[in-house]
Amino acid sequence: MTRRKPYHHGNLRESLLQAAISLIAEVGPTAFTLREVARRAGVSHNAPYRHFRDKDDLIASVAAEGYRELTAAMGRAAAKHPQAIDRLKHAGLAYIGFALQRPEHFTVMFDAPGTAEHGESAGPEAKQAFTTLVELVTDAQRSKQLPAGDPLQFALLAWTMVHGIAKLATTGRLPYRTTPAILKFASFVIDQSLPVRANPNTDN
Amino acid sequence: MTRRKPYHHGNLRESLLQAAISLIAEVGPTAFTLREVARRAGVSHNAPYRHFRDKDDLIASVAAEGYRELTAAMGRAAAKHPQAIDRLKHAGLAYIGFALQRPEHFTVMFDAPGTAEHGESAGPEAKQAFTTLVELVTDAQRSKQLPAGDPLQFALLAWTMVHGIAKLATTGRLPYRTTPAILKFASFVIDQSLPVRANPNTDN
DNA sequence: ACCCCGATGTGGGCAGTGACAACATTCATT
DNA sequence: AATGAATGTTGTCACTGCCCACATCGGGGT
Repeated sequence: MTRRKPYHHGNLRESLLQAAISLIAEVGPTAFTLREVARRAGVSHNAPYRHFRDKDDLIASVAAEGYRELTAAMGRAAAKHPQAIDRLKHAGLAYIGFALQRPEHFTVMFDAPGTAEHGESAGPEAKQAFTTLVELVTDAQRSKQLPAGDPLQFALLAWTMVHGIAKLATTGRLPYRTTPAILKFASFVIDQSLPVRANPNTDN
Repeated sequence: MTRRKPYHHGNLRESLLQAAISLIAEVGPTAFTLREVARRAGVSHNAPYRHFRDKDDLIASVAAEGYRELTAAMGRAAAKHPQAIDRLKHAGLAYIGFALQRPEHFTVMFDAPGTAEHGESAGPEAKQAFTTLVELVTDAQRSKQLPAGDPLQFALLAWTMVHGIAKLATTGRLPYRTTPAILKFASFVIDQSLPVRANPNTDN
């Protein structure tokens, strides 16, 4: 017989993260409650403190998980295309796709109280995601598919662009309701803003 | 002699909004507390309920105030330029400028729990701000300074762009620290994305 | 085999919160 | 002057985040 109530949960940390995500999905990141998370994981209201310093630490962990997934998603999308400029573009689309598929993570990553905010303390996961983006930009520049110039600036341009779309989309402010519709709009925006090289180099 | 403790505050609603804004500025929109707001306004913890249905209603009012200011700021910026395309561009810069000067309002307008979120219930103030933007776009199209096409789509393009910059800037994720530096970057982004009309019409 | 100690989970408690209800004070209208 | 709607106050409740002391478990050294 399985012990009905094993004193030790066995995998509480993961269960808590899982419960936190579904709770956020239901009530939003602000109405989100640490005690309710514990309840859903079937433990006492104090058990979470054995795995997370406090409430902010829990959500920060959710955010970190999100950054890791985001980085992976962008990498996967980029890997599907040979042309550097396409790799960049589709990484951007993957950014938006991630926001749409994991809105709880996305919200927490950029609007949570414990998450970065003031200063650059965004944690290594966040930096990693941004680094991925910068590399895609420099690659595109190297292959002359993007004009020369400060790669950081272009990376920021790309980032602000997809972030704006993702943010407005996940908060339901865009007049498009389905993921494909939003991605189509995103494509339009990206193509529109991609420097359509006034001097289309012939050496590519 | 001035009555030391007038039972009626006289202008509580305004004072509460004011107190709310400075509280948000100090502790952020999540740590923000209704009772503390009441304390700062010098009234009991229940007085606010005579002016706002609940906590969310208070922050929604702050957001509405923000939208009104935003609309005004964009209008002022546009008014300074004769060329439609410049009017659009500077309205965009004003959007970002507003976010930088009134970060509390801006945060609350787009990240608050009561604020729109699901659905289009963003309130008339929000719609008004967006309408202003759409008008600037159609004007630019009429004067051939922007290619023809769905004005809504171009308006959304412009919006997502400046919103992305504003959002990342106000959460301290851009490597620029001063307002001028951020606006300069914004200018770069806007110019970069503005369709540099492949066929520069001569009839303007 | 034993014990013991660190890791993990529990129950109780505290100050602070949002919201409700009843009560007090004020002001404008008649 | 009186009265009723606005406005502000005190009291209360369930709930929250986090602290404390205590209970239970499990693995390593003797």
